[in-house]
Amino acid sequence: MTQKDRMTPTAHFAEKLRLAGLRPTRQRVAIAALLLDGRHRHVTADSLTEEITTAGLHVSGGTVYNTLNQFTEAGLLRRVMVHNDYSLFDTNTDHHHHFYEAENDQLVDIPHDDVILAQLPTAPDGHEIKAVDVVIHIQSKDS
Amino acid sequence: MTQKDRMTPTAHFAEKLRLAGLRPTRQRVAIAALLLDGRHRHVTADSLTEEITTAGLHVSGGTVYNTLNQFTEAGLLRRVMVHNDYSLFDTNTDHHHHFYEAENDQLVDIPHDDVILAQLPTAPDGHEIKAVDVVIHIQSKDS
DNA sequence: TATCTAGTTTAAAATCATTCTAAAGAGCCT
DNA sequence: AGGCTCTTTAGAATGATTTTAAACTAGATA
Repeated sequence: MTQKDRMTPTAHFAEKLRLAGLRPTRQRVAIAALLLDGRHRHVTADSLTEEITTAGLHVSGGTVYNTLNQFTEAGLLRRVMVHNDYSLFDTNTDHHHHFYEAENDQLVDIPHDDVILAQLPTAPDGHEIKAVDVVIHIQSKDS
Repeated sequence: MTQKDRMTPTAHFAEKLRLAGLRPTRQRVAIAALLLDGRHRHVTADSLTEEITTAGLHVSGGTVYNTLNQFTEAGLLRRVMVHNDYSLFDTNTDHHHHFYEAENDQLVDIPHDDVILAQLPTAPDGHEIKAVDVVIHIQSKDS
């Protein structure tokens, strides 16, 4: 039986936040409980706010944005860039890529191994590669 | 001597727009002359407006945005997604990828052959791949 | 060449996601 | 408990982009 098993869910997420360097406030713990439970999905500030409301809670708009940004900076979430309309966050921070269907604004994960980069360029002088993002844009065959 | 050589620059770009299905208005021809001359670079609505002003011309803000969107839809420009702050357009529509340094909001082209995708996943049922975008995020080694 | 009409451009207002602000509140250390 | 700093809050501010309704124009037709 691990330490984790003995903790209340709240203590578990509070610990996770502390390890990430974030003070476990009531709001951050609540959002962590929703987003960092291991389910892989994509959220927006808006969809997260809905989830919070559905859970019978309230977190101000500014805090939702701040938290999403802080979680991302701490490596607990990943920002996905597919359009300029609003920010998308991925609860799966493992190395993987995405299919994106603009028509329905639909984002789908691509399993890790399904895209293989055989050869990467060397970064410009004095720089190093931090991340490689691959987005495969798709469309219905009959469009 | 090709047809192109006999045309005035204006006629040349007007023709290019017609071929793309766009009516060659004064404003679109002026913007085409600035962006579609073969130089490879990245522009924003703002930087383009500056160029237009420097050229001694004036095009309203709305039209700059409309034109950028229409050119992109017509395949004369390519939109590059690296952040959500404002839209970036690439005058190079050939297949190639990008380095992006967030620290200085610096975008650099990667030569076509320097990224090789050995294996692509098959698109979800009923869909086909329209484009593959690769963005390699880099940072200064001492950050 | 004059006329017509759908497609364009315009300046200004509207939109909308996101950030900022200043004041009130809450972790957490002693 | 006291205190210091970091957070949260509601609301205002920001800023890129889109929309609006009216004035204009490319290009076809007579």
